[in-house]
Amino acid sequence: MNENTFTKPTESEIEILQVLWQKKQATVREIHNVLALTKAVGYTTTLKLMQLMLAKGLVARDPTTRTHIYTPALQQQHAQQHYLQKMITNLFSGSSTELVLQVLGNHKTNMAEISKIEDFLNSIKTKTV
Amino acid sequence: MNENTFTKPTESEIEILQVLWQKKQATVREIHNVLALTKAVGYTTTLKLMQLMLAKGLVARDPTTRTHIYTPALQQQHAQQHYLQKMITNLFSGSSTELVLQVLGNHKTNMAEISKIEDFLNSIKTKTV
DNA sequence: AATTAAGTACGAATAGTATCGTACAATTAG
DNA sequence: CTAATTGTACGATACTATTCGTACTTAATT
Repeated sequence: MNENTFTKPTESEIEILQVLWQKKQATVREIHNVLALTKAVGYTTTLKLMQLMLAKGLVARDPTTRTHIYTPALQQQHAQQHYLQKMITNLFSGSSTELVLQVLGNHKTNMAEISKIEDFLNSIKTKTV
Repeated sequence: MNENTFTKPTESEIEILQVLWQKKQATVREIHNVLALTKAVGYTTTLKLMQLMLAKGLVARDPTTRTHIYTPALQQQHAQQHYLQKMITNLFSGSSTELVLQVLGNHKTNMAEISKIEDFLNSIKTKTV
């Protein structure tokens, strides 16, 4: 009930949330169609998962129309922070810098993106100083 | 059997691997003692998990001594890459830069660490050019 | 030598997650 | 108006992960 009580989404649930975060809102059918692009899954499976997510408070829905419209009830940023923290602790021995270096090393980062990161680092510097 | 065939560790298994990565090698008892610091779990539970991990090829062990000595059979970096990739895809809409900015924004990063990251960015730049 | 302690092996119970069939309701097409 | 289509609800099942009790073995203690 409490929004602060973070109910950890499962992996399947995150896939669904991912679609909702992008579309802002969607029907079961729309979400199912997206999921079906990358994996074989039945429509009622997606439906059931979303009903469970509703019970957990991970999504909300408008049931006034026949075809219910779902919206995410968990902010993407909250989920990001939760899993990042867990990842840093369990996989990077607690070092967020190690994680950053690993990401930068494994992904092609273009000039514009590098600049963004540099700008951000500079803004941290001035704050710290 | 093949080292390239990445058997995805479960969450509990990652906790165990985390200890092994740090200690390089450890007995079941040693690992159990570390886990017991943060959660209530029986000794045979840890033992069983590690036996399953052995079967999956996630750890190796020297059974010549009575008290078996376990070593990680999965490189920390491989696990890091796998989960980072998944996280970028599912939680950051595919943007590794977004992830980096989020991490930097949520964790206090000191001067030395900022410098490390800047150095790395510079090394990328020269490569790209 | 007998008892206790510390270890491995492993079956089985439990819990958590995902999957789907079937029933039923409402809307749409003919 | 009747069929077919599209939707929700939800029980049952399968699958995966976790947990631990019990049996057995070996080493250490007395």
